[in-house]
Amino acid sequence: MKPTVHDIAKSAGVSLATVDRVLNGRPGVRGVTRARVEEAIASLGYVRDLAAANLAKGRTYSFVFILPENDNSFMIGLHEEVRGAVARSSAERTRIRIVDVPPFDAKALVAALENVLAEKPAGVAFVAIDAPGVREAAMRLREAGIPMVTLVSDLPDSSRDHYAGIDNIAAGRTAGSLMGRFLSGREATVAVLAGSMLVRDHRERLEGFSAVIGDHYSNIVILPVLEGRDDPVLAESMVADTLSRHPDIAGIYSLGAGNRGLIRAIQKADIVKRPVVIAHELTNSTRSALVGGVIDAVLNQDAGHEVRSAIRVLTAKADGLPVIAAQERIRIDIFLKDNLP
Amino acid sequence: MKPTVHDIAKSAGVSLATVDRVLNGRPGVRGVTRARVEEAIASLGYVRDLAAANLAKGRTYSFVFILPENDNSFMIGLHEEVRGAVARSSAERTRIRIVDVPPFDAKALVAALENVLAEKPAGVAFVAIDAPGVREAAMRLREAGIPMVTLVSDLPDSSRDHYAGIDNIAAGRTAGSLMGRFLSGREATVAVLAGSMLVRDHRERLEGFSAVIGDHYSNIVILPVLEGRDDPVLAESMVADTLSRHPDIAGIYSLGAGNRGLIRAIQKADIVKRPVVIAHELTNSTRSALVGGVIDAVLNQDAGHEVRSAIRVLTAKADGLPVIAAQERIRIDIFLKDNLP
DNA sequence: GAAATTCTGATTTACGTACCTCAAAAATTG
DNA sequence: CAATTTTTGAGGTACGTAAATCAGAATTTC
Repeated sequence: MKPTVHDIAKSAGVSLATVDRVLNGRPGVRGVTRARVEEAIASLGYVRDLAAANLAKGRTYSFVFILPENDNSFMIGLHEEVRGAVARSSAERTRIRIVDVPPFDAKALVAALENVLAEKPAGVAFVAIDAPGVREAAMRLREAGIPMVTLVSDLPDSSRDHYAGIDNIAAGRTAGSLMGRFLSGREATVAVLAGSMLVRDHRERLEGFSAVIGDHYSNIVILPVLEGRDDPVLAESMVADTLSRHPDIAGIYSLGAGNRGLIRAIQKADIVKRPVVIAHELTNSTRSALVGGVIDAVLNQDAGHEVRSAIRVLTAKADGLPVIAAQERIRIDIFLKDNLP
Repeated sequence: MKPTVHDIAKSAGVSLATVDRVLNGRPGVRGVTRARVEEAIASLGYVRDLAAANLAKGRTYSFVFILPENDNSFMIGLHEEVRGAVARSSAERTRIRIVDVPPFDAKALVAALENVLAEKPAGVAFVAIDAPGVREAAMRLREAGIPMVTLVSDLPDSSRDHYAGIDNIAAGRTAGSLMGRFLSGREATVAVLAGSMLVRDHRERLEGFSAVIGDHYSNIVILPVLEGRDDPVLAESMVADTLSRHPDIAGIYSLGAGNRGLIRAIQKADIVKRPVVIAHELTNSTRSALVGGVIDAVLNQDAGHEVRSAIRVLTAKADGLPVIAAQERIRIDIFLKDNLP
């Protein structure tokens, strides 16, 4: 039978109240007594029953998720996942509130963080923007003792407790390797379509991609990056234009959103041989393009996993518990049409 | 504030006892009264506090994991993950017992299942062997109302509640696609190294691999399958032999275990151009071969995820709760050296 | 050695649910 | 309408922990 506080009290020869004082770090216990209790805890292998403890505390964790109200499929999917978690939250002693902020707007994010600070939740998750103001706001949350997790986009060297997202440099390298292998040896020109080089994720993906191509695939020439602002219409025209001017393009790496435009441009283009296309994020459009043979590989981060992981980590931090590192590592998924979920 | 049973009793104008009878399906409630209580439950949005309920029931879930005492890295890793879960289990009101059985031995598995049946645990997870006796034993467990999850290897068309593992046909197809792409168009001979064609997983992987190669890569010829019994020593000699007899081999698909032998054979072989190698399961040896360039891609199933998923599903089934399907789907991970965890 | 201070014990209530008993009320049956 | 059965109410105890009060004991201080 699992030992309880009563067993510890008996074993240590003290009262329940003293055990409670030791367990919860309350004052009023002599060093020797505290040691005796701790000894009993260790020897009996006592572990606090968290469910009972939370029940007694009447505790409900209130978490805030700050999400950009972006209209690309990935962010919409992320919203969806958080809403799913909200729906389940009542069964899990958690209360999750979603705060929407305008995308790519550091000031708005800082304001949202300040608001959150005022309401003192048990934890905050947010899609970071890499700006000094945001870092400072994060520092203030940290000082207030509020656990913080960055979601999808990180805030490196900051006071966040955890990052629930992928390593974007590694993702870019993976794309580079796949592109190199798929083009195997032939002289080739490759185009890169990004959202904006101002966004850290996109910069990092390009960095990884370029590094691998430069180091291992000298047969490949990368054209200047196209910045499509994650906008399908703009992306379509830019890709169409590039394809008409470089009919020899053998590969396209789309490292941002707006893939609907990319797909349309390729389908409409008057080209002999389809280029190898590698894109990010598994959405309805990239999925059907993958199945239809327009896209060759999709790199993906599992938004559902990211959201659930963020909640698990925040809960653990709020309880001062350890996390299972392997469970919280967000994979860079590679999807071919054969291993689609 | 979250509504409790008391709120429901008040709202429905009945006593706590009646609410309890309705909630737990106990007899002695008139239809109209039952309806009134259910109405109150729905309108207040009551959800039973599972933590409190389990506390009151004094419930601890006891699960049994039946694992083959195989000595390949994957199975050792699986054992490890289950032991990790055992270590955490005291904090989660679960008690997990591991039962070891000889590998590839249907009779031993059946005996183990019978033993388990006798002790009536709250759930069972086992690495299935596709044999009629096993299916019948599973049926008896089902009739006893014991939730069942197959782990890593499935028992299709059986009475299991859930399969925590990958789709091996899809995995084979994925390997086939990668092989086809990596060899891009050239005439090529490819060898396949399996453990045993008697094992369902291996048959399915080969089936998927062959199908893709046959349908899309007519330039590739697949040599007769080498059955290395998942034994590094045997695998090494078989691969070495094949490499010396077919110096033109352009690719090797290793769909079973025993990759240490494969790697050694390739490293020692006197060949001009390294073949493209695709293997299964990320272990220490496949990982370093991937980094070292001996293996080009590793398909992996995350054993930790499988174990945690099995436990979540068993717990949910024991409570009669729904599972989050997306969370319990085991991915076919593709690892290149660039996206290694 | 008395007074003040610090520790410790005993006991109680609470959290939300499960499960039990016993009595009272209501409905059904003859 | 009486007897019987079914339904309902009231109340309690338990699960393991948190948190509080208050009295008594031990220790320290003067």
